[in-house]
Amino acid sequence: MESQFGEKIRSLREKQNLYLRQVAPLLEMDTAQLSKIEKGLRQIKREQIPILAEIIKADKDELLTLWLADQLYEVVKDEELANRAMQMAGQKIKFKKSKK
Amino acid sequence: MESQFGEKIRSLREKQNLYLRQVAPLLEMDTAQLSKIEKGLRQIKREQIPILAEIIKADKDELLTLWLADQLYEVVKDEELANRAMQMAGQKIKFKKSKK
DNA sequence: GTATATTTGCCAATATTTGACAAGTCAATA
DNA sequence: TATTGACTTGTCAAATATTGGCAAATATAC
Repeated sequence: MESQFGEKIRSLREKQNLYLRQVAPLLEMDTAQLSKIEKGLRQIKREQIPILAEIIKADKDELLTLWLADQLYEVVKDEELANRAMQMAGQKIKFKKSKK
Repeated sequence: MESQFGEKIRSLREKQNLYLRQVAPLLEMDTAQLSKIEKGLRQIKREQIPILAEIIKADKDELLTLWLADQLYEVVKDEELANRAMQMAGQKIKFKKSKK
């Protein structure tokens, strides 16, 4: 459960029978980088996600959600108070949305 | 609701009748920095939180939770999918805890 | 006006992340 | 067991982002 995003895009890429070497150039990176992204050792740029989604025929929103969740997890993964903090952040978002 | 952490520490500092100039040196920073932290324009270092808590007589865990929540919020504040991502991250944490 | 507290803007210093490349492993197979 | 192709890993300079420190600006009280 290191990087759900990475696992997902790898499995979809494989399902499409695509090699790193085929996908990486479309994202303007080398295979090493994409490999690291799939393993959660590097971050893909937010704006690359929709591009990637199209290539591997993923649902754009699902990928983005996974990516965001990974980012969130990163912030609190070693924190005792992770749950309380998540709750509180959730409230903040709700409140913000209610204002629009 | 910019920075709950900042608002909290400011209000507690004022409740203790302390000036920035008194508190900042105890955290080894200048008043300008602490001012920015209170306004959410800068991040305090995680390891400074317990020190600050003692100075302004705050609950250490409460401050830390606020600080983490601010960090989490920062990640998803402009995201449509913020809620879904939060949910998913919450699950990840639960899962992780269940493994220990 | 002065004095004190806080804020703001700037930019050099520091820290973090990324990009690029080379060398490495691994698996299949000739 | 040598070769090939796919992927992985390590390193390090370059690009980005964040912070620290100072000076000037603003605000508030007297």
